[in-house]
Amino acid sequence: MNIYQVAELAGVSIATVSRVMNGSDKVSEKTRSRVLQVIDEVGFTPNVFAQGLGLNTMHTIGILVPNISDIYMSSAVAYLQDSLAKYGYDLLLGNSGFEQEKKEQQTALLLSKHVDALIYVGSTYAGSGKDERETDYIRRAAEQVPVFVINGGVDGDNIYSSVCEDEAAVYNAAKVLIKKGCSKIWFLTDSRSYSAIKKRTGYERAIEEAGLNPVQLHVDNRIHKVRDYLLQHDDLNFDAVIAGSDAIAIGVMKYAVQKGLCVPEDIAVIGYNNSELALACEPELTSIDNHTEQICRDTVERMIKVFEAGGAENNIKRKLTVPCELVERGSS
Amino acid sequence: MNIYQVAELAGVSIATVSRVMNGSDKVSEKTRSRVLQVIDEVGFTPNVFAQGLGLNTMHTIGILVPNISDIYMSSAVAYLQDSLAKYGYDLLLGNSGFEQEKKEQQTALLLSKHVDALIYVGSTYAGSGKDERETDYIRRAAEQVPVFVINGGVDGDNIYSSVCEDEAAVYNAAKVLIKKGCSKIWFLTDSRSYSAIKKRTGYERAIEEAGLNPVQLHVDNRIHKVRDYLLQHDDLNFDAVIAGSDAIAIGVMKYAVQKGLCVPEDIAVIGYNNSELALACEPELTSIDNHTEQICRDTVERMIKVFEAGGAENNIKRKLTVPCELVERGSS
DNA sequence: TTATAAAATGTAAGTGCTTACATGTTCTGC
DNA sequence: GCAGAACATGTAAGCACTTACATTTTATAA
Repeated sequence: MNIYQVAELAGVSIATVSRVMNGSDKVSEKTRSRVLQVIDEVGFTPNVFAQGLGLNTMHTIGILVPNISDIYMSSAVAYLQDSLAKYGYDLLLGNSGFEQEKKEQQTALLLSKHVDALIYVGSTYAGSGKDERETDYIRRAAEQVPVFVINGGVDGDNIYSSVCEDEAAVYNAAKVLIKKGCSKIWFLTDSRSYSAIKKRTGYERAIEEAGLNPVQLHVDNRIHKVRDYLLQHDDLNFDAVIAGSDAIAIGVMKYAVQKGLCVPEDIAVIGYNNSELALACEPELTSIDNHTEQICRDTVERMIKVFEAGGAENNIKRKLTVPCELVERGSS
Repeated sequence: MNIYQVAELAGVSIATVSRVMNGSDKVSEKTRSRVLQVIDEVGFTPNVFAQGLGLNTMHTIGILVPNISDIYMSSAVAYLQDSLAKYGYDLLLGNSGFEQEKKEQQTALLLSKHVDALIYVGSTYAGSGKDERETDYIRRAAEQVPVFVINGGVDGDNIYSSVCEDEAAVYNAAKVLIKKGCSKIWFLTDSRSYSAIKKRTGYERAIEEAGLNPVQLHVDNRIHKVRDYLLQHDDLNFDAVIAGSDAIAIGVMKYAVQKGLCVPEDIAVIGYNNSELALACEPELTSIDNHTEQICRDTVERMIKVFEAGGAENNIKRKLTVPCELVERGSS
């Protein structure tokens, strides 16, 4: 069933059918209803490829995440999907991993499918001047479609980013620990993403302001890996840990259990993302909530605005900042 | 840049360029390399919409999950994405929720984008004869493209399903608990999915064989919701719980903590899916691993075979069964 | 060489839409 | 009753490919 057959049945030209489908106002009420009835009767759906050929869009948004199975990323995808569905957009999903090459490749793949926009969740970025070329592929993509970055440190023309205030969040978290009397507060993270760097900065600032000694450890993001890593080192000497994720934080708690240490008495622990994991352990985990849902919804809202504005010239905010919130529970 | 310009530059017709791109063997080596060189030089990518119009495919697979943010679903998506990427397929993602209407709607949306196949992860199904019409929309979809169902109970022409042996798994888990001396083993689940029904059947069989009394509770799938639900009831009387998910199981453990009961001494707990959550709690959770990764990879392998066979007539297995495994930890 | 088969390449007809522009129809005011 | 405006509809040219079929080129054998 194609537009020609519908036109035939309705006794009009294909242009008229097309106009009816696209809600053009230049159709008489009589004709419109007749066409709609035929469309309904025969169950006609326009061919997206033909539409795409003409319009160069398929109402699809490309999304690239490093790891969908990560609880934080997957909930971001869920929120994005949900919001976009309301506007009739579908999601084309790329799971990029953390390798540069794969990211570029997946980006090309999504672009080749003529997505209307690209969303990067937590794109890595080595930060100030370190190796900005790493994200060049994103800027190149932005020449073709608007790019939205969630918790990533990329900017440029046609790039819109939404970040949470990781630095302030960790700074405050460290302050809280200091106030509680902790003096050997370590920072554990698994990635060198833009977020991780901001977290680290906040951590260092708080620690140094208090005249303490900052210690950072780079670990895996899986509970048992963290525990085992810590168990293998006997030079550990912390009374508090701020972790880059809830899984890492729980890894620390597992270490404490093995060592016969008590949380929070001997070691205070603060996680990140406030995911379901934070509720699974005992005591429950104090965690920094970075308001993923809000960030995702804001991103979609802005995207729609960008579409409506059409083109890269607009006065829509390039960078949106969302505060984080320390959700205190038993672990600190 | 389009095929005409490439043809022009290479001094051949567009048909030849097309042949080169599609790896047709009817091109001389000389011509092929010349064309490839031009394609490479100018960075030509064929327009997927134009290709789609001719071929009626865009090398895209539609996937429908009830809830991507669920740790089990998201890891399934990750595995599927990973496997499919190897064959050059992209994933068009629908987050259907659990409502019938939304599922049908999302299915239609994906079909309208001419996906090459549909994957349903954990599609609900009320089971033997109860209301088979609920899944009619899946059978209708299967008239258009091959449909792959993971842990769902749908079958029909052009539908390929992969299920894990939930029934046997729960049966065995219950047996283990019985052997350990538990006599008041309850079963808690959150959904009436096909899997849930199989689990229940296994549970009932084991309990009844042992001459015990089966008790089932229908709960939410979130840790605190489960805990609160249990706390509100004071007629609880179990010494073991088999849960339909790890989150539910941990909810039970949270309840135990509140009540001052010990796990596993007072209450033995077994979860499902063997997710990261199972490692987060203390004691760690005994959980049934349903080998999601293997199921996903098998599904993709079969899909490729179906594509190669072309058409619904083939002797590729319609139903694949994967055993589950009880991973025993401290909670039981 | 030349007839003939085989291989390589080109031509042109789809594929199903959108939309600028052309044409036809209805309404308005005099 | 009619010019001219306003509105409705149709015509046809893209959009960028694939591929059956036609044609040309090259190889093969007598």
